This record gives sequence, C-alpha cells and structure tokens, in this order.
Amino acid sequence: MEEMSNFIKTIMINDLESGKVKAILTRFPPEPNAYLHIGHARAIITNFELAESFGGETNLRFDDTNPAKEDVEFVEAIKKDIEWLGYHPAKVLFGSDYFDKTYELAVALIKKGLAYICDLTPEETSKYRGDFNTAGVESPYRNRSVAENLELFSNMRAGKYKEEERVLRAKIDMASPNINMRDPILYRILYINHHRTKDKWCIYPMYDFAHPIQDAIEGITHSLCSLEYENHRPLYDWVVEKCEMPNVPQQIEFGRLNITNTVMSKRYLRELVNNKLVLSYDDPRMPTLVGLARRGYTPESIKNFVKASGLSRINSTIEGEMLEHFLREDLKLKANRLMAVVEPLKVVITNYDEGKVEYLEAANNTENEELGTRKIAFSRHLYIDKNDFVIEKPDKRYKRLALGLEVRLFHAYFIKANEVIYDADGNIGEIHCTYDPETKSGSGFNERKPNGTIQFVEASTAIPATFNLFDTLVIDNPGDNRSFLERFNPDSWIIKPGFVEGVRKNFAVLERFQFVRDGYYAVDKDSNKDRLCFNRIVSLKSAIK
RNA sequence: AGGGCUAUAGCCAAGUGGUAAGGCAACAGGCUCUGACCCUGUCAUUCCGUAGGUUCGAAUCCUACUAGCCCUGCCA
Repeated sequence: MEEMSNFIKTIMINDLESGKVKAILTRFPPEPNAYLHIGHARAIITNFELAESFGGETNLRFDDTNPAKEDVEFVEAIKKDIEWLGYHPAKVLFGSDYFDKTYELAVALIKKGLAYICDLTPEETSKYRGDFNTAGVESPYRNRSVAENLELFSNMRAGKYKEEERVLRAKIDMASPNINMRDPILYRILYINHHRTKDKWCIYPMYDFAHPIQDAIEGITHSLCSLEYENHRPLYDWVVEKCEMPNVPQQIEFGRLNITNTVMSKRYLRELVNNKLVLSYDDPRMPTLVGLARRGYTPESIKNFVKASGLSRINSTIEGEMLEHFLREDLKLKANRLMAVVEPLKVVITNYDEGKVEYLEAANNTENEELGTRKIAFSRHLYIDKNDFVIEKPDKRYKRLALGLEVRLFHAYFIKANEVIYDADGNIGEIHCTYDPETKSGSGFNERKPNGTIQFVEASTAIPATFNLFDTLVIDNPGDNRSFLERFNPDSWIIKPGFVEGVRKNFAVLERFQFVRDGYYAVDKDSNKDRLCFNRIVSLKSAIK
C-alpha cells in the first residue's frame, strides 16, 4: 500500500540523484470555484505523499486568476477539506499574490518582442486561429512596435479599454500543430471585483501564463496536473524559458480518478445542488469530500483507497466496491459495533418475567478489546430483523431463526422460536420464543450449537434510528438519453426507520446509517466523529440485492 | 483530418531485454457468540490492443496497423 504513483516517483528519484533538484516541492492548485470531490483527493494525496516521501513539502495555492468564477466560500471549504484529510501545506498561497510580478513579466516579454497587444474581437481571434487542419493566420496587430505595445498594455491596465477590446498575446507560432501555441492569450480585460485583490486589477492573466510563473516563483520542482494539460506543456515550458525564471519546474501529467456510478463533474454537482435534488454539497449522496465525510468515510479510508489504486497516465474509473473495501478495513478495528434492527420484528420471550430488564456485558468491538465494553438491555420484549426469521428453514445453509430452531442473540442468550402470531392482515406480527438462561453470553455454554447468531435490540430501551439504505453515489445510466438531471433519482436514497440498541453512554443519537455492502456503520448525527456498528450482515446483503 | 497521449485479467495496477507483483471483485472450502472479520485455495499456462520483425531470449527494442482519450474558451 505504500507504493504509489511509480512513474512520478521515478522521475523525482532521478532528478534528486542527478542533482537537478535539491529537494522536492509540489503544490496543489485548486481553483476556488467548487467543493473538492474524491477525484481531487487523488491530486491532493499524490502531491502531499510524494513530496513527503522524499522529505519535501507541498504548497496549497489557489489558482484565482478568473474572478468571474471564484469565491471565498470555496477557499475556506477547500482549506477545511485538506485539513480533514490530514495534510498541512507548507504555505497557503494565492495566484493573485503574484499579480504584480506576473504583470512585470508580461512587460518584460513585450520588451523582448515576445508579446503584443491584439485588437481582434474574440470571434476574429478564433477565426484567425485556424483549426486542426488549417494553420492560423497572423493577427494584423502582431508586429506593433515594442513602444506601442508597452503603451497599450499600460492603458489596458489603467482601464482605458472595454472588456474584449484588446488582449495581450504571446508571439509564438500561428502555424503550430499545437493550437495552444498559436499566439495564446496572456492577459484579458475583466472589470470584475476579485475576491482578494478587489478592484486593483482590471486585467487578469490566463492560466497558461500565470501557472508556470507561480510554480517557478515558489520553486516548485514538480508540477503535477491532469492529462488534459498535456497539450499545454510546450506553452508552460515556453513561459518559464522566455520569462527567464531562475527556477525551472517540470510539469508532469497523470490520469484523473473516477468512481463507477458516480458523477464527478463540477457542472453536474452544481446542478444537483442548484436544482435542490440534493440538500447541499455535503449531502451524503454527493461524491464531495464533505459528502463522503457525512456518509462516514474516514480520511484514512480515502487515503488508503487512493494510494492502493495507483496512478498512471490513464484516466481510471475504479469500481465503488474498492472504495468501500478500504472504509470497511479502516473501520474494522476502530468502530464500536453496536446492534441495530433495520426492519423490526417483535419477539416476545414467553419465559422471561414481564417488566424485568437485565443488563448484559457486550464488547464494543469483538476484535479490539481496547474499545471496552458496554451494557446492553435484555427483557421479555425484543426486536430482531425481519430478514432474520423465516417460518421454515429453507436449506442447511440457512443460519438464522426459524420456527422450532434455536439461535444465539448476539451478546445474550439462545432463543427458540415456538410460535408465530399473525396480525390482522395475515402478516407475521410477532414471534413467541423461549430463552435458555444457561446459554448466557460469556458463560462458556457449549452443550449445543445454535443455528447461527443474530442481532437484536431490547424494545423499551431501543432508540429509533433512520437508516439510509441506498445512499450510494449519484446514479448515472450511460445508455439513457435523458438529461443528467432527469436520470438522477433522489428516491434511490431509501430511508427506513428502525432501532439501535439504546444503552450506551458516550454517544448521541445516531441518525445516519450507511450501508456498505456486507456491513453498515452509523455516523453520529451531531459530531460526525463516532462511527459505530459494523455488524448486521445477512439482512443487508439481501436488502441490497 | 493535423498534433499530443494511452493500450497488461471484470476494475485499478506493478513490470523498461531474462521468462507476467499486488489490491478490489468473483468462485470454492475452513473457522466463527455477527453467513462479517479471519484463514486456505482458484482466478492472464508461452501470455501483456493486433500483425510482423530484431534477439539465445521481448509485455519490455523496431515497423505497420487498430482502438480510446485530449486539443480550434478573452475557463482552469
């Protein structure tokens, strides 16, 4: 599990050994325009873990060069998410911190004759750019004098032109097969209040110009980004070279991470929230980090998942089962395992005194003694799960309760089902059982084997709970022609009322239950910290299928 | 169509000339006061997109082909 992102690691090792770099410095550069999701986790974890493995560091730098889309709400949320994952950026920076320097470098480029002010309209610019099969046509403004460019650029900054009236362009090659090199725009005019620099600027650098400069200024050694920036690397390198940055960062691309049956795009997530199909960005159905946290995912489980799933130059779609596996694994020894009943079925212990309640000792986690024990109630009136009872044992593999059979109630006694009481509709209403005092949990009773072990809760002390049954990630049916919003089915989030055992001291009422394939766990509704239960197996398996 | 990139099992993914790691999923069995967990076994038998070639020897080198992804925002 410690081995990850080998191809990048190899590059770093080589650079360190050859003396090209002295220490590794990476950065995570989100644009503060959305909440982070599990896909971003790959970038965060890769950057931090890789740097750390070489004793290096990682900066958090907000890429805020487009004030039209960005907001402080997101920078705060992103900071929290990174903290939640357990990472500590060496520095927290903003692209806008470098606006002065970026401007200076643009001026320097103009002086070198490597950049010019272009008066073409956006439409004309696009037309002049050509296409995949046609070389671009040089802008008529391409050969303005340095002096004129300098004056025009200064005027741009001073707010003498309207938006879209002029831009600063790099003078590279209009015939390049890489369209990014056909005199890319470096600066555009935007009369928008920036969330940090307010109205100081009315011109803003484009990503392609700002990003390499920011990396170089900070001394970033390896600038990791996703595959779609491959075509931008020549431009990235051009900027670093022509701006004569003393520090030369290296851009390395890697594939994005997707999860099956999950929608990850910012646009769709935003639509879900804006159309109120989910409660908010931290709705448990969302693949955002805050959503996953609310569903009970631990930072460790996400980190282990990302590390184990590796990294390559391929956009991967990993099965959701793998994410769940790492959650189960992480929770296995950490979580207190309480008992719960999703679909309650009344059980009356006919040979137990009415009104008496006894308390039995139960391990909070049978695999981890350190989590201690708790007292659980037992009385004449109990609930078990409907799925744990059938009239007649269907086959030898059936390990639950049936009429005439005996099972162990986990942490308590053997009970034997003697009679089924039907309700007015003819459905199974309750079961009358007898218990055997000699089989008390921990007594070492060994004279006969029960037909399995099931969970229960004591009726008078049980706490009503809400179970979210299918609150998986957002559903996406690829073959369906309807719009994404129409395909999203909020009802896939099935909520069932049930009970959780009610005797415990240190936990608030549990409200949200997340089913993870063969087990489930609950999240404390207030603190979001305590994760409980990892027990009930059978009924959930059948419920999910 | 021009350019760039990628192709290893159902899903991820190691491997860079020496005879296909690992994880998830799946299947079979064992154990069990949770049918979970745990344990055991099976899961690419000349095979690494296809076809050729070089070599004593290739997934790894060469050639050709095929498929997929990205690129014509004053987004990032």
